[in-house]
Amino acid sequence: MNLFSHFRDIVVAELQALDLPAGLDLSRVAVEPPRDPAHGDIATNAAMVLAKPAGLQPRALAERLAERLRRQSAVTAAEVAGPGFINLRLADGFWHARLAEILRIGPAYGDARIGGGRKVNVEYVSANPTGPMHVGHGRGAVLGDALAALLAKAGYEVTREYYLNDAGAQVEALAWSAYFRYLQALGAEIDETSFAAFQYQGDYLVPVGEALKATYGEHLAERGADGRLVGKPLDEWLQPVRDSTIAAMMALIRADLAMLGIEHDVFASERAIVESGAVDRALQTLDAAGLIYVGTLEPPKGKLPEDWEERPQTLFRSTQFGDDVDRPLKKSDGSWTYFAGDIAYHLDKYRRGFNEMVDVWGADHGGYVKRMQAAVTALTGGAARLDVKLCQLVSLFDKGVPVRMSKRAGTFVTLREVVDEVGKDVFRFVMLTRRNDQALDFDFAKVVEQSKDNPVFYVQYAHARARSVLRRAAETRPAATLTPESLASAPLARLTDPAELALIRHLAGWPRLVESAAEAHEPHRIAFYLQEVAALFHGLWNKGNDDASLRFLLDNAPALTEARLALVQAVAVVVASGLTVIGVTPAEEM
RNA sequence: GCGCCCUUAGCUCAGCGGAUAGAGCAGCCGCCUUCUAAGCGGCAGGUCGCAGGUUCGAUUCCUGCAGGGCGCGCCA
Repeated sequence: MNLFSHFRDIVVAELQALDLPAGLDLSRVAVEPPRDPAHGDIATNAAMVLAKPAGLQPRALAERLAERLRRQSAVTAAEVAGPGFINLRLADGFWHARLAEILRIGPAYGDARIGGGRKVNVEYVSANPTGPMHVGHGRGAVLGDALAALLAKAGYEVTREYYLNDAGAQVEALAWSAYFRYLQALGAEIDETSFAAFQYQGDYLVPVGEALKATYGEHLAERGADGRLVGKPLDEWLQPVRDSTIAAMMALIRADLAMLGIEHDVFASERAIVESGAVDRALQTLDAAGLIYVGTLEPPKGKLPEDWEERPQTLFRSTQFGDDVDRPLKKSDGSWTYFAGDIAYHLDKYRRGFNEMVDVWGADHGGYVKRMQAAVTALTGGAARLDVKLCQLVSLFDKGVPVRMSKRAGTFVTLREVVDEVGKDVFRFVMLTRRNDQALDFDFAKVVEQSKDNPVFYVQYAHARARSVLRRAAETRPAATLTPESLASAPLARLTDPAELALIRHLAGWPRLVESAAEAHEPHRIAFYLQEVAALFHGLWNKGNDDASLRFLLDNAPALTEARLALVQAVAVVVASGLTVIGVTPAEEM
């Protein structure tokens, strides 16, 4: 249970019993942990928020409410403080009951219902299928995947989706590059400088060329009058080359994602959407609403593009929905812009039942957010909401020295190389040690360091230590006494040390953390929370070094030991639960 | 020129409209015959970029300004 919403219900009920003026807005009544733990276990601002509309003095109202709250059995003290806060202290027994709850519920502890089973679509990665993924893609992949798991834990029905950009000029350029590799594989005398369309020069297309040769032999090429192999006209090879190249690239990308433990439910094809006529239909909807017109845009002020010329374009009135300028839907050759396809795609998501959508993009797409949100609002009449999470840049370092990234110089660092080097767990955790909209420095040397400087190892170590105690306990006691059910009925009232109770309080905050992180779409909060839990646990552990009576395993005190094992087990449960949400494997030993 | 993001301790960063703003690192002082010292305790360190506004209350919301990053009509 989220104990804060539990007590909020109690506070609201007591307020209603106070015969205050009718029609008071209670929505701003908050029940939260006090910022300073010395103030108590739970604080509410109810009196301060309601005093004015109720025509009362905040502290007077607080006293009346506090008087009623003191009668709650779990409440040992209700003090009015500062401008009108009410600070509640809860009985140790209440916390012991939370501990038992954690053990009974196990890994599902923290599961919330705020999602109410509503469908939410999280679209992430969506990297162009033109080559291996880089580190920036990896950040978005981890964020999206962790957010999806978090929303699922919070009670949403989550679909993890990848928008496959398999239409447009880039994949055609990709096909040309693959075709070049194909001709090379056939032994054609052809060099890169004479092949202007050879844009994607990475080695990863060499096997694609080989595969095309194996499948098609020389059928996609022809021999000139002199018997030498040359290319055929575009329309005689484009489709098969493009399709098999995209398939090969997606296999590559999916393999990279699999390394990170990421698997999408749906791969939506841009080409399929365009070819199905969905774009025309979506734009007809907008047109019917008078949101499409042909007009001319002002040139950007300040820095005028070299080849600027005024020309009329088909535009979407995104300015009616908060965008800065109206946005083009058609290219000059009459084909749709990427934006037009994306409009149809988001309408498609809405039609599939998603009123809540999250897109995870790189920061370089920041200028695209307003128009996409404008389109979603326009298409759905405001029924659907699109949240866009922008991931700022990841900069690679090694021992503090920047790792230069240059495709041309061949020092392009792929996601695969990084994950091979540091491992899935380290990569995923580190990607969540910053808010998504904060730039992130990733230092190879630092993230594999095994010290408290490295939050991944710090948290893993806490879990491993907890498991180690439980293993040790299993050597001397019957297995039946160590099951979660058995530990839940241990004499938990024996846990009275302030450090033990502080740890239980923090563990009991997990359900609230899940809810607030899910509401804010901020999975990084889990990584920070786990560090706090780990710190409290390591601290408690070391108190046992200073004072042997505080150790978890005591030869002469079986009842107390049992209670402490329950606490250790709860730490393992919550840490494992949190790590699982962010996709990091809890370590059994280190 | 315009838009978006960022600005919190020497450094790297958390911080949900709430009270005396928190971690880690670096610095200083301590803790290992015994559950993992890959750890822990303590000390010191702040005009929350600047200026206004809203509010009982602003690091948090709004406006303006400054500095940094990203982007800016037929690329995706």
